[in-house]
Parts: sequence; structure tokens; C-alpha cells
Amino acid sequence: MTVEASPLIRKLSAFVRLSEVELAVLERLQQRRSSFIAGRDIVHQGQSAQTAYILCTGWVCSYKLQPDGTRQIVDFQVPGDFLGLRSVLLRTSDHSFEPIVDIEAAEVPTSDLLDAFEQTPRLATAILWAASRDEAMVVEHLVGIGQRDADARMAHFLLELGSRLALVGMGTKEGYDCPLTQYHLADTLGLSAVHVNRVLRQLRESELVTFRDGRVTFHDYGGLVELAEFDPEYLDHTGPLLA
Amino acid sequence: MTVEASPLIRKLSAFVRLSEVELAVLERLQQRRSSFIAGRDIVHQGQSAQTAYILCTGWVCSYKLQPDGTRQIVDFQVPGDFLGLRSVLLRTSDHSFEPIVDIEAAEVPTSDLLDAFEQTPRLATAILWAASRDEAMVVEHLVGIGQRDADARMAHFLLELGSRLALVGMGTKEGYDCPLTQYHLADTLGLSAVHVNRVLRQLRESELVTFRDGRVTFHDYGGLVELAEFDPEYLDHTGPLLA
DNA sequence: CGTTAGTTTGATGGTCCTCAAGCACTGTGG
DNA sequence: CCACAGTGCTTGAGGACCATCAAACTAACG
Repeated sequence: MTVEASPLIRKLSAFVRLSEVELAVLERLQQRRSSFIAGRDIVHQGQSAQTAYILCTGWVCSYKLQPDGTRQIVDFQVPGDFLGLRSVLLRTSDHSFEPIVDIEAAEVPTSDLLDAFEQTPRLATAILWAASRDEAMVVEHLVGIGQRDADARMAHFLLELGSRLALVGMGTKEGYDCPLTQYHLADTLGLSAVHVNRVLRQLRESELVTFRDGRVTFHDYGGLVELAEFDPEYLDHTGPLLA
Repeated sequence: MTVEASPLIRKLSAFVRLSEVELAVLERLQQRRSSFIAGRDIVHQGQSAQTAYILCTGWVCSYKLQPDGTRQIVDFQVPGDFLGLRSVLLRTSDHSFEPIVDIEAAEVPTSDLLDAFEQTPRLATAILWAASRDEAMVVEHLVGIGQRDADARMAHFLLELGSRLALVGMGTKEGYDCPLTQYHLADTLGLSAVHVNRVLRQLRESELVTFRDGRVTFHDYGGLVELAEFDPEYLDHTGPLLA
């Protein structure tokens, strides 16, 4: 691992020991940088994409718009995550991507990605495994919205986000920086922005967690885990069991 | 296509023209049949699976249990669908599977599947593409629970199920046979069973759809589509764009 | 210094849950 | 043949949770 490893390398290294060759391939994939500004969608719903992206800095959310104007945020991408990986591999574009803040991402043309997969199959497995982990999080998100009440939903979401960020060194059990607005939380959790505010106040006054000024601070990590019935197991797999 | 094509072949044929060789490979994958009885889980949560299944007859649901005892049904499998495909390919077992009725499924050892993928890459793409389509449905399910009210949620679910069944010749715009109980609907839609019952009555009295005696009957398909804001596009792709 | 985006709080009401009870149907064993 | 339990469906009453409407407040920004 170089002194300043990219977030993607950090994330994958948490699961599998990467060889020099694989590290080089990963570095090469992230050559072609581009920037996007906050609030302007990257890929519009229905638009077919020819390139995927690797998020380097900043946050993105993927969401679906409803005919009635409401939106549901499906997932967030943090540094080290892929954008549009499935769209590219299977040519099914599904949702839209909105940068939460100004971001930098590496453009990865489909052909480069496929070449990399062919050269280093172990890397391919690692990347697909990470993608599969993201999908497990979508399922967990579904469970949360379907079964948990607002408090537990919020607690679970903040904990899960913390776990993801910890993987790339951007968070600890103490807390993490978080550029989301309460509107983002509302669209994510299927709540109104007003109620999000009340839930946050409730959690703050219970001395569990504070969400304020772009920072999430855990005051009682264990208590929050209990409230959320948070099971970090589904994120804590030992890795993709590479051959 | 033979006189009595398997549901899987029917489904894939809707998207891509299969060669004789590919048909033969598909037939061979479905040799080793086994049966499971209604209500007894096939794979338990956390248990690592070495074989996937192709569902031949009957219905299955995949769900996650919460520590507090509630459960969220994530998805249903109908004939022609894979069970545990992702678990096998990436060794991440996630949720449990419960047969809704007595079922028959073809056991597919991982090695056979990988062999088949190697022999007929086009087939691999088709199968993975179908799996990706299933995941798009999970996302749509998430959107439904997050953003739609109970009536629209139910309407959308019944329509989506109809579309899936139509693909394997088990449903039309008139309706379809459906062995689910109202409890299944409740666990799927994140509603109480009592409320499910009221919603169904409401839809029946509005002359939109009837759910009764194991049969879903559409009375006003267009009206239902409008109520649900059902967009069949995400299921109506033209196929995996095979090379 | 007005505008805009985001946060905060109050009041009111609707959707949906919970508790409770009754009904229909099926299979089982006396 | 009938009592009985089990499963699933149906309906009512009361209340919790969360949405909606409304308004004030803060901070950032041109």
C-alpha cells in the first residue's frame, strides 16, 4: 500500500491482500479524473451509460424519482465506491446519481474495466464482491423502511454509514463528517423532513447521537446499536474468499 | 423451443433467441430435481450454500428476520427464477427462503453452473441479466415502501407480480393464480395483516382488483396502473443486448 | 441587505397499528 | 358424526405515529 492509497484500494485491502500487479491495475483505472458539482445529476434516469466511475472524493446519492415528484434515495456512495457498475456491465441503467457535494471521480470506460477484469480475475472477484455487499445494504435498507420505526431507522442508518466510512478511514466509533441535509435523510428513510428533525432531537436529547453542523457524533455507541438492533455482521464478512 | 419448455427457458427466450446448444445446456442444468414442502425453510440465514436452485414449480419467498421477531419479505421467486444465485457466485449468503407451497426445484451445483457459464458465455450473460432485473425489482420494492401509501403499494405489488408471471405464461391482464396469504402481503409491504385486509376490500369495492381464494382478478387494469403509478418499463427491457 | 437553503418548533389530522372478537373452512381424533 | 384445534379472513374501536400546514429562525452568499 502506498503512502497515500486511494479509497478504493483501502477498501479492497480490508478484505483481500492485493498484489503489486493488482495495485498497479487499480491505480491505472483511476487515471482519468473528472469533477462534478453538487446538485447536478451525473447520469439521468433512463440514459444509457458507457462509462462507470470510481468515486474519489465527496459523496453521491443514487435515487429514483416518482411520477408524483417525491423521491426515494436508494443508496449513498462514499469515496472508494463505484458509480454505475451494474449499468455498465449489464447495460441496464436504473437510477439517477446526484453529487451531495462537489466531487472528484475517476472515469472508467467499459473496455478498460473489462480488460482489467481479464488481466486480474482476483481483482474482478474482489470488486464484484464489494458490489454485492452494496446490494446487501440495499436489502437491509428495505428491511429498515419496512419494519423499523423512525427512531430505529435513523439510528440504523447513521450506524451503517459510520461502518462504511470506517472502511475507508473516514470515520470511527466517535463519529464522522457528514455533508447530508435533513432533507437527504428524509428522502432516504421515507420520512418527512419535519419528522426527521424531531427524531434527531429525540436522539440528541437521549444522549445517543448528535447530527449537527455536518458532523455525526456518537455519544453512546452501544446504546445506539441496541436501539437500532444493528447487526454489523452483514458488513463484516471476512472477504470474497478468493481462490 | 420444445413443446413443454421449462419456465426458465420460457423466461430467457422472451429476451434472447437461444441456440440449440444453449437450450441443451439449460436442460442439463435442470436434471437433478428435488422437492421441498411448504413452510419449511430451504436455506437458513447465515448458512453457507454450495448449490443454487432453479425453481420449477411453486412459489418461494426470500425474507429477513428481525431480532424483534418481525420479518420483511424481500422478494418472491416464481417458476423460472433462481434461488441463491448470488450466494453461490460470491459466497455471501444473505436471506432465508421459505416455500409458499410445496415446490419442485432443480439443484445446480456451483461447479456445473460455472462450467455452463464457460461453455456458453451468452447464456451466462442472459442469466446474470435476469438476476440483475430481479435486483431492480428489489429497488422498486424499496421505493414502494418508502414513498407509496398502502393502496398504491398493494396495487403496484399485484401488478408487478402479474408482469413476472406473464413472462412464464402463468398470468395475463385478466389475472393470475396466487397462493399467497394476506400475512405474506403484510410482511412484504410493511403493513399489518389487518390493514392489508382493509386495503384489499377497498380495492375490491373500487372495482379495481380482487384478491380472493388464491386468485388475483384484475377488473380495471388501466385504473390500477394509474393508482399504482406503475411503470412497466423497468421490466420491459428488450434484453441483455447480447453480443 | 434581501434571498435562499436549511433547521426548528407548534398545531392539527390522517393513515395505519394494536387489541379484540367473530366467522369460515379444513383436518384430526374421539 | 361431531367436537376441536388450527389457519386464514373479516370487522370494530381506540390510539400511536407520522404527515401536513404554517411560521420563525439562522447562516451563507451575492
